[in-house]
Amino acid sequence: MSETRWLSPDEQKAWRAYLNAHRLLLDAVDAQLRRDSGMPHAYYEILVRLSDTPDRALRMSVLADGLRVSASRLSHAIARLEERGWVRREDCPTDKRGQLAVLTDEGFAALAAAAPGHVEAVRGALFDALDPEQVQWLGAISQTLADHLASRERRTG
Amino acid sequence: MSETRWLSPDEQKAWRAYLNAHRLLLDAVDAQLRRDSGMPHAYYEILVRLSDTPDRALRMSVLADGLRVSASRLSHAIARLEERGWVRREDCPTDKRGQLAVLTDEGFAALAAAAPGHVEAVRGALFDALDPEQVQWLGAISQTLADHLASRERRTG
DNA sequence: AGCAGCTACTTGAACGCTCAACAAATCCGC
DNA sequence: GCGGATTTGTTGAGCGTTCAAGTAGCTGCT
Repeated sequence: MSETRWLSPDEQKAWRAYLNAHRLLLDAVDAQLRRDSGMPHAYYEILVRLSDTPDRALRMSVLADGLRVSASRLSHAIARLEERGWVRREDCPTDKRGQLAVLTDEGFAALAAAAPGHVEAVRGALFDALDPEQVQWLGAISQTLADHLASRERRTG
Repeated sequence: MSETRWLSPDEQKAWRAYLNAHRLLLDAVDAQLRRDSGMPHAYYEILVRLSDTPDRALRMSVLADGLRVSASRLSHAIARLEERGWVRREDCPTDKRGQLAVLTDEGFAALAAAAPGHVEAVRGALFDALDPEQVQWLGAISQTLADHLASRERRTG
């Protein structure tokens, strides 16, 4: 049992500021989407991924990996999106276990309608507050972090 | 109706990386606390705030403000913490509408037991991946952002 | 003093996420 | 190919958050 390596005052301050900033940011973005487009941010992200794909279809597992989201969460989410007619499931032709999530025209239209407001919200909440150098650093730090955490996750299962 | 100011490629990349990093980080921290201490991160934060206060008691509204959390969310959370015996409610002596959330000895003990594992998790997930310069920038950016978003929230209600 | 409007907090329903358990198909070693 | 381990995806229960509505107490205006 080794001694705990407590956070230094600077680290504590950074961590607290991070938690505050991120809660406010994500809440603001999520609230805007819910209010103006009736969908949580998580669903918006799913629609974006699908719309960015050539045939607007992805396997559940690929989608889950790309969004860093659990299979269960995605499955529930796709079920909701299906109820709204924004996504439809299809059997995967090459693997009978697999399912494809396919963006419908209605889903694409919903995304197109939501996008401008969402982008404005992100800009207003995040990019308007930061200068280009800060954006640069935020991007680099996030990428470092995402890589670190993803590799860690693979190691520990 | 003005033209949407879409995100530049750099901004898009930063935003995506940010979302990935943030989700992985918070999920990792939350999962560790749930697994090892049976509490979600949100509850841990409440206990920390209370334990940092001279008499381990705060008014609901002060606590909610400090944690950037809605009154409703806090009220439900305190109800759960009360069931576990970690927090107790008291009437506010100066304002009959008010309630104090008071950290019990059991709550303090639960926090003390959870802290080392949590700190290790934060260190392993975040600070081990970043060099001191990055930590510096992350802290500064987060602070800028938190101030920006908090002032925005006050303006718009 | 009285009353309108605000603040502080709670409640319940709807919804999304987590976790564990499950079914089905594929993979891999023999 | 046979059979166990792994992969893929779903399901349901339990929990936390949100949102809208509601209660109670305070504040300020007249």
